[in-house]
Amino acid sequence: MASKIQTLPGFRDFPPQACALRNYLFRKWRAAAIAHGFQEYDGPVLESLELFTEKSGPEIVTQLFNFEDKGGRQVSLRPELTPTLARMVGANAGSLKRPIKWFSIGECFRFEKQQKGRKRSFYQFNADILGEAGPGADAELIALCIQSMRSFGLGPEHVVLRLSDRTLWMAFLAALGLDEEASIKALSIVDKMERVDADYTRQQLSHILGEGTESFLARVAAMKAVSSIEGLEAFVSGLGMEALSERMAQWRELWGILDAMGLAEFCRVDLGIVRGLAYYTGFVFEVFERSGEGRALAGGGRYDRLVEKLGYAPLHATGFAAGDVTLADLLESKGLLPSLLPALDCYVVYGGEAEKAEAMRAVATLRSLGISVDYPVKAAGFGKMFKQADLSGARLCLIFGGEELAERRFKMRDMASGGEVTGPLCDLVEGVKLRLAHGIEK
RNA sequence: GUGGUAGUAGCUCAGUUGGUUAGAGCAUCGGAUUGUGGUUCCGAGGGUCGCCGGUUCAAGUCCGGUUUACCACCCCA
Repeated sequence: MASKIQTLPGFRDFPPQACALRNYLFRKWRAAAIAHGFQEYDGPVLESLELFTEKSGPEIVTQLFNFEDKGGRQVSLRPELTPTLARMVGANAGSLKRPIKWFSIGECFRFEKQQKGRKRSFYQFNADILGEAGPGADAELIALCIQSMRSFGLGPEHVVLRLSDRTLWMAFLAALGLDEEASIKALSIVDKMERVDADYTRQQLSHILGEGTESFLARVAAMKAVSSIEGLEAFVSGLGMEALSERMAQWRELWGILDAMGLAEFCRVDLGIVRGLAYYTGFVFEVFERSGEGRALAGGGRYDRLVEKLGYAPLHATGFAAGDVTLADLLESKGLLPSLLPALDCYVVYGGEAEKAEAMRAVATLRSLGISVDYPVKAAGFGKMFKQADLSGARLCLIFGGEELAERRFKMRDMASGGEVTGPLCDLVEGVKLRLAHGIEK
């Protein structure tokens, strides 16, 4: 006997319950995106390896599901959707009406060790706005991100969107005399500060900043202490940097839109958010559980240089992605998952062969109208069939017995109330529709 | 890639200092039940005790390895 083969590490089967949950997430994501005026697109799961190394550098390969195909091409399963999007939009940018608001829901793959909230195969909800440089686009994207959370029943008591700004950081670091490369290095150290000990951080920073390390750390501490738009205004004006006043106007515009939409209570200014990506250029954000536990539920930001980097004409862009794994974990832990298996409309029970033939005619008719119907494939006694009707979860039970058919009538039972009605067979369809809508009183 | 913990039925678990043929609850299936469901009662199926090796008269139990999962690092597009 062959040994039992399990799913590969980090991959999942989706039996009906899990599949229903997955579809529920997809349904809500899709509905939120469409409600915000985004259009759905899709791309190939397998891409040229170069598409990803071009964006993220050669070191990304260690985390990819890559291989050589039979034609000798270096290929990889996609680890994210953005490069595909950038290609698709970049190639057609000239003919697309702007702003370009696109979203996709797709399976992505990363060759990493799995742990809580992280698998090797997962689904991402990805939404992007391209072709618009102003903060209105960032606001619109953040609005969708928050609304997509909200549509699952998550409120500001559950989740928080931490909003930061790479533009501010880069201006701040440039004012200290750091070039772009050094700035990015410094940012990555700042990003890790919370997780490593202070001495290590000091040591790393001193390579870049030398004497300025201590004053830099003090500044960073002040920056990270900022948690509101007012606090940010105060901090920036305290720096006395003329160049930043324009940026603050954009912050005010962004915040004003979110506030008007009633979403500000979900948001917190938090310059501690940096995001690892080298290519983010402006507003960046991550959504976390309010308690701070767990991995990011979603993350995104502006990436105005990526499309150009992939060889197309420059195009402003901002986007975010949310994963199914952390979201499902959170909804589960908060008891926010509804019952997901679709309820059957009707279950049909029947007597002998003649009754079965009549029943099958009704089954086919109802099904052709989109009413979900099931029946015992194997004949059994009425008692048994009713038990199956009950287990099926159907709302109505249609009874095709000898007594009914002798009078050319049908009988229908409301499985919840136990009420029953009968009617002439020719009125079956109307009767079912009526009773599905209103039930039958006992 | 590095550590920690764990692995007994579909699920949750019990299994004594190593000692007959490895158990329970839930779930599944069958029957009581050929005109009325959720309760009840009876019964059945389902196990290479993760895998390989070692110690022993004897291993689910002890030892070594391995694998998988979970958790924490690294990383996080």
